[in-house]
Amino acid sequence: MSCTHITIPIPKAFSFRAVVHSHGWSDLEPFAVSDDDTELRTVVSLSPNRHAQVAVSHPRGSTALTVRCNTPLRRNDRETARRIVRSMLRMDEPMDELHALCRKEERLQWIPQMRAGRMLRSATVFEDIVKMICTTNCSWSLTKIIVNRLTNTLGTRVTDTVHSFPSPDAIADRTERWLRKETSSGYRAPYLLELSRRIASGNLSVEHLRTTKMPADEMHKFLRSIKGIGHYAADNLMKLLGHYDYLGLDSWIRSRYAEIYNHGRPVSDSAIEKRYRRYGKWRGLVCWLDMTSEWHQ
DNA sequence: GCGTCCAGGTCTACC
DNA sequence: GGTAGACCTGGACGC
Repeated sequence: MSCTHITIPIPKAFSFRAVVHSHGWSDLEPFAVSDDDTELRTVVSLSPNRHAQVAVSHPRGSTALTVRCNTPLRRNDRETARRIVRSMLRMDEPMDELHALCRKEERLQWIPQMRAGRMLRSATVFEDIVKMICTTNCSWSLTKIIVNRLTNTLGTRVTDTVHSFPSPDAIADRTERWLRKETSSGYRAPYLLELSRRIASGNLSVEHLRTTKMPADEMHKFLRSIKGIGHYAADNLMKLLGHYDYLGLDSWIRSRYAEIYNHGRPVSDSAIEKRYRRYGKWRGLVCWLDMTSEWHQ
């Protein structure tokens, strides 16, 4: 099959592997990681009806990422694919300030050493919001089931085995009953439906959130106004939008924190917040990295 | 194989 | 502003 190769120069303090394993997103379709852990695959939308599978890797010793597309791309398409990959891998976000902060503490020194801090996000804000709703109040295995069923039943077929993430229109066209039955999304189905229908009808816009200058508290309030997005989901979506001053505590973080800092005994949210307050606007990201340090080392 | 219980975050109603 | 109860599913467990 003919395909297109694109290269993207990597910024300083960037680790491809650290972004891919920054959180669970690479485990949710259409994301996939190759068996040898060197390639991240997903599907990007070049225009409303045209999709391409991209496979991103960082060849050893190279100063650029390689992006392999499963289809020949025109010049404009190559630029679109490059822009989306840069955005997903957070390649335009400087980490200097965070890394300087972390160098001051022995426990956090691995962060600049591993060039960690960038959190993988989906090709679109819509995809991130849907996936975040699918992480609420359920096990990770159920999250995977819901997202994978949404993708494989409502996404566009890109290869024999790969589908794009569904568009808002594709979800909006279904009924709540269908979503409950076919995706196991349960009571989350009306939330997914309302979000998709509002976007499909033009009554709600979310894609601008990655580039807007909207103040963080206003953006958080905006996210909270979406049905199905509570404190946990809004806090964590903020991280994917480049704002790190919200902790996004969930049962896993509370338990992990208790394990690391309190011999497994429960700790109040306010005590967790107090510990990370000193990291200012980076506190949410420092908290997440501190809790997941074992994933990287 | 079947029934029961549990974990998980958000919404709504109520105080 | 805080709290209780309902929502729904997969998985663990006991029988």
